[in-house]
Amino acid sequence: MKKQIPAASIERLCAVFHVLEELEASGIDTVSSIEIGKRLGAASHNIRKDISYFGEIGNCRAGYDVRKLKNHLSAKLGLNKGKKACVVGLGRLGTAILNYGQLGQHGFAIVAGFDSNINKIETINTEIPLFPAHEIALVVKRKGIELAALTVPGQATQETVGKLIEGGIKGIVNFTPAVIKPTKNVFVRNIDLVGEFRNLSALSTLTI
Amino acid sequence: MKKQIPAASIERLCAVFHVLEELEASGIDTVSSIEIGKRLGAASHNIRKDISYFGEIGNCRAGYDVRKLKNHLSAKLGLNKGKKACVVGLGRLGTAILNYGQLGQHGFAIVAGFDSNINKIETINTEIPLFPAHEIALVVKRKGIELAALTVPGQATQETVGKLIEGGIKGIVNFTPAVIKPTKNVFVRNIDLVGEFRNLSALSTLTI
DNA sequence: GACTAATAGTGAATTAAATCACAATATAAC
DNA sequence: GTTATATTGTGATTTAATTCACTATTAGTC
Repeated sequence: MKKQIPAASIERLCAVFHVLEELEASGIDTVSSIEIGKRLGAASHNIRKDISYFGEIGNCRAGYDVRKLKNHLSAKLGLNKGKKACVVGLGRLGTAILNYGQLGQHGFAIVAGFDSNINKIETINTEIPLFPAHEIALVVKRKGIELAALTVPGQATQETVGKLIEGGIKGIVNFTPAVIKPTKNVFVRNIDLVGEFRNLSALSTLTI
Repeated sequence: MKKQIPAASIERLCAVFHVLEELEASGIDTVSSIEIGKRLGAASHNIRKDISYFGEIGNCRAGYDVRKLKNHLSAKLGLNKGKKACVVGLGRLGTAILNYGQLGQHGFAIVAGFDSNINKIETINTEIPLFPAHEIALVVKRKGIELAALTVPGQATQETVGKLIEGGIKGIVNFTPAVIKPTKNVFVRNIDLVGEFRNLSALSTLTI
């Protein structure tokens, strides 16, 4: 069996990738693990070890070649080919995500929006094709959509997730307060705004 | 020195608190660590150990009294008294958060919004008082705002964080792609939408 | 009131992650 | 070419987190 890369490392490597994009954009050619660590708030050992899970790529004296490392990581992490995404639930947050240009610019093309309210589908002004919620499975399958941002009201979460899975979704960014448990083939990132505030509140309370 | 509670436990305990709220709302009086674990996708041992960091509170045969445990956690985690919050950056995402009722309903009253564009401050239709960005430190201090949601463009992040810290902010939920490093007195939760998509993408790529 | 079953709490063991320390190596300077 | 130096890659170590295994306790039952 292949050596398993720690989940924490995968998370950091995605952040490293982001740093490399910035470095490339500002015309910097090489970078050391120390510099990456500084920008990420992580230890340089950590960065080196993470990168080394994918084999040797650095240069012992000059550090890493920004473009080379970026391509290397992007291939290994599957970030080199674009992925199609959709937004489910077109409330304020949903429409904000629908129109968030950064996603498209980084290879995550939003190719569909869904809402159970037909009225919304007809009135929201966007280039992105919108569909009623009952067509989720159909459209996801037909368009080959792999990722979804879920911004429906809490009580609609379970049912909606079912439809997405039926359509063959690979990953869900869940903004509802309901916890979605990852299944074997579907990965989930739960982002609960209230939960984030609670966390900060708890951290600051516990360290007084 | 007080026994340090692991950060992972604090995070889980905030989620437990959320589960307890739901249980209370649906009129359930008692709950076992097994049931909480199921709802959270965590192991029951884990839940028990987390809760026990704050002392004994459960009942060996009947599990936990929902209301009692909720009050217990809320006191320990500092969730019992409301905290004031603000939104910095009133783009689509910012205004969505500004109007996200759940925060207020859970004790995080949004008492101010900020944007560097005066035009926006005058045209956005909301009950919440809005201020120009140069007044951040002043208003945060005057109103006693403890938490902030940061939704400014990436390049404005550092400067804005400086103003928030100057005002005495305690915690920041950072939605910009820029990484904010936590300092001694200011806690940070970084939420990068593109990063979340990347993560899902990487996870699904690495497990094929 | 004794018995049974369920469940909390917790020290010990295990596993995973982060950190350290240093050998290996490539570049640049001279 | 040789030397000095910065930096990677990694085995070993330490630390943190999770899981296990068991005891103690309590509520309900007969």
